[in-house]
Amino acid sequence: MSREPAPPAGGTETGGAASLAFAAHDHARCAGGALRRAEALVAERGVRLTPVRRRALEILLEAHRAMGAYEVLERLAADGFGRQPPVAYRALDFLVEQGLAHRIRRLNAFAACTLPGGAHSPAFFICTGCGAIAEAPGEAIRASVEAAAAALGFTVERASIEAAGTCPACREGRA
Amino acid sequence: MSREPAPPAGGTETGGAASLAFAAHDHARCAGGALRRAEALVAERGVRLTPVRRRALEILLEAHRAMGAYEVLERLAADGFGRQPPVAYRALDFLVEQGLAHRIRRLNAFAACTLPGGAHSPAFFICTGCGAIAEAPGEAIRASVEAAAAALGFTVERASIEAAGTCPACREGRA
DNA sequence: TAGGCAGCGTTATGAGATAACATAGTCCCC
DNA sequence: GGGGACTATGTTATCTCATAACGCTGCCTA
Repeated sequence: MSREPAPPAGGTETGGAASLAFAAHDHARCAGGALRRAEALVAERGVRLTPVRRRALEILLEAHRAMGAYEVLERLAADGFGRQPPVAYRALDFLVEQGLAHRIRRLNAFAACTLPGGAHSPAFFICTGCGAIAEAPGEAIRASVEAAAAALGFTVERASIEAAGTCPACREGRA
Repeated sequence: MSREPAPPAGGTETGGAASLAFAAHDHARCAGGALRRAEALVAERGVRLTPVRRRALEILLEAHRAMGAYEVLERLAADGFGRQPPVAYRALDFLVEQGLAHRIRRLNAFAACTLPGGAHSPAFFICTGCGAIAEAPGEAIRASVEAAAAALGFTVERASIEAAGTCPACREGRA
């Protein structure tokens, strides 16, 4: 993976340049909150946050950046779960379906959702300098996508909005 | 590839459900125009539309839909060009750099640009029913992306706007 | 005509994703 | 608590997409 300078493999990463929000914050705390929200959500919906699924979500939350499926798989395998690709893809697909994680197509990667709440239509901002990713509410963007779609008679089900560019830290040479 | 019902391999396709615009039109004519514009453009920029590159563009224009790199490669090989992946990827990368084609990340595919003119920030609408793709001017969407980015202090270089949904024909059961 | 460079071709390999099948847990009804 | 339906996890095998690395050729220019 060429998008960042290869972090020391295997450690728990709760900080670093590649944070999901560009602003500094308490990762452990926001991860814990997200996990609790996830549990409440699945209970409400009657779906199951099984051990692999839960662990996959934890992994994404701990890393706090976009991770490839195989990278998640490695960690799952290290924790005693299966070590074949479908194990990771199934867990990640579940999380994406439930809105607990997002797929970042530009990076062929997945990231835990950082915006609490039910239906939302997030936009992603990917820093090409440091690999950081920010998720922002995309309601306004979504509305403009819908408007363009309407002009074509097209009905939008899902929209991917992903922008590559430079985060504040990198632009100011702080990264 | 599971996204469409496998067209008869090797034919020149100038029609069919998977058109790039949802409205019916004269493919051969719009392809010819695009090719002429491409030639003018590269002349102006001092880059070279070499035989492989030109043929790759023709292939995309003829197919008039999104094509995987390997699919383009097959056609190139059939026309006597190299048969190894880099041949296709290099030609396609050139076309994308020059704005003559676009990469559709959701599909891991490429499509010829259907909107003449220089810098534009297109949005793509992908029908999950029939595989058709429409490219629409995305200036308004781009503006809303920029606005969201500004709130984060993020500078946007490139944005991918890709929406999956249903085209008019499929929604009305005409497809 | 020698050096430099862009472009094309190759081989080999890396990275991402899924189909298909077997086994095991869970729920629910009876 | 037995049996059927369903969900979930694991496997093997394979597929698609993408790129690294290297050599040759042909063109342009000094």
